[in-house]
Amino acid sequence: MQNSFTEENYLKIIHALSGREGVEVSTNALAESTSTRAASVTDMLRKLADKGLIHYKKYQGVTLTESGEKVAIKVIRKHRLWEVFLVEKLGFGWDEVHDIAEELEHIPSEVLVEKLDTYLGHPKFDPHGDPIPDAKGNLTEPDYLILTDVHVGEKVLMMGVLDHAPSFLQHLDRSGITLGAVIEVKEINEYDKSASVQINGGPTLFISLEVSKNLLVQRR
Amino acid sequence: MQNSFTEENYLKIIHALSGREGVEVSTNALAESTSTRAASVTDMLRKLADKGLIHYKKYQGVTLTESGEKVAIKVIRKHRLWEVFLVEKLGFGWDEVHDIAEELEHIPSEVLVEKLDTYLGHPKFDPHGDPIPDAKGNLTEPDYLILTDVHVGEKVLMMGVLDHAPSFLQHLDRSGITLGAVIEVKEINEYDKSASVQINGGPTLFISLEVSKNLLVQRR
DNA sequence: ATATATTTTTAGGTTAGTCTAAATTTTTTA
DNA sequence: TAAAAAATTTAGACTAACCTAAAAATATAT
Ligand SMILES: [Mn+2]
Ligand SMILES: [Mn+2]
Ligand SMILES: [Mn+2]
Ligand SMILES: [Mn+2]
Repeated sequence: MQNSFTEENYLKIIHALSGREGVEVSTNALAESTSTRAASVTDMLRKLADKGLIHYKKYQGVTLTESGEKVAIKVIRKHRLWEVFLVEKLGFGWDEVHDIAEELEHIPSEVLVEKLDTYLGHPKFDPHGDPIPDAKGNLTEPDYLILTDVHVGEKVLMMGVLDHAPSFLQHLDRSGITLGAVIEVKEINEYDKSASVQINGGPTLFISLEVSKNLLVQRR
Repeated sequence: MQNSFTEENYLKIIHALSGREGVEVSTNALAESTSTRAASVTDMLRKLADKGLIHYKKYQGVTLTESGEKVAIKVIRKHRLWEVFLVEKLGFGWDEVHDIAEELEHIPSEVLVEKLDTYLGHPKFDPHGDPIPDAKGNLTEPDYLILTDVHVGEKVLMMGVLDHAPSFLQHLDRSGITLGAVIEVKEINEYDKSASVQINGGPTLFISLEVSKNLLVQRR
């Protein structure tokens, strides 16, 4: 039996909220993320449990089964590959592709995904720095730092974002903070944790804690 | 209000069955094409009529309104552009792309379609020789001949197919009959209208009336 | 011009996914 | 540890898109 568009979205969201440790996800958290009501979530959870895609005990929250995890990762693979296509081939900005990929990720053909992957040169990361699962379903989250964990004087590489909102990505564009940029932390203000950073050895700019909290970086 | 996946399919099918002259399409014909029952079609027709997308008088068949026509042509544009993408960029065969395009044609973003079109170099025809509507919604069906209308001794260019079934397209592949091939009619058998044709000045082969009826060609 | 056959519509129901309101369970607080 | 608050589930209902069976309209044949 094929999974519906809606079921795939639930699985993907459970995967995201469950995190690497596979913690239980609450009904309310799912209602929030799916923009539905808790009662609707409960209905869907019963269905996903019946299909063997989630572990569900009433009032106890849910986690993905192995089979649910597999489906979720396939959807994530498609989402991220399509985002690469949209940016690399069609020339979209990284702030424009999420909603379109949200639709494309549900196109069912396996062979399509594999041909797309080949066409794109088997990319390992999407335009936001998120890792792309391989064809076998292996997804390894690199362990990046958040910029707030970086000390004054350190130079790090910009590797990804936590917030994917267009407004945030556009803000980064205007600041010249792109994937791969070298960020040197020049100063951190004790008062509000805002920071002064130098980008690619060029201009120095101030960024708020809000921005720092959403930047994934790596020591070199 | 956005049109649903299902509504778009109805409009596209009404467009196809209605033809260039815009003849009325019957409930049964739509039931056949949509693989649903006549009663379901009636339900949908009432809905499409309420939305102003079709002209509908009970028992009298339907035609598209201008606004319905516009929607149908947009869907056709997307379908055919995606087919070009799948064949030209991803390396699918022309016999493999229809079902995938059937899904991709419902992805909503306007800007996506236009960027895709640009990326593909504004193609005028899809892999089956069908014309691609332009961004303004102009769709001009070239008036090709059917191979059955070609006389012995004439040389014509293969321009398209009427049957889009994978089995038919694969049969053409095996026969070396591709878009743009030169077909010279060497002989027509009176008994069953099967024909002997020469492809690109090379091999001569026999084709049945069934095949001839589905080949669109052009005099040079 | 009837009678018969065909087509189409209506009537009444189903399923997926959603909702609000009420009941129940779990968690937190006093 | 009992009361209050919060989270979750249940009950009952809605819409979109489908279905079968029956009724009504149109087309065809005698
Ligand atoms: Mn995304
Ligand atoms: Mn992404
Ligand atoms: Mn097609
Ligand atoms: Mn085509």
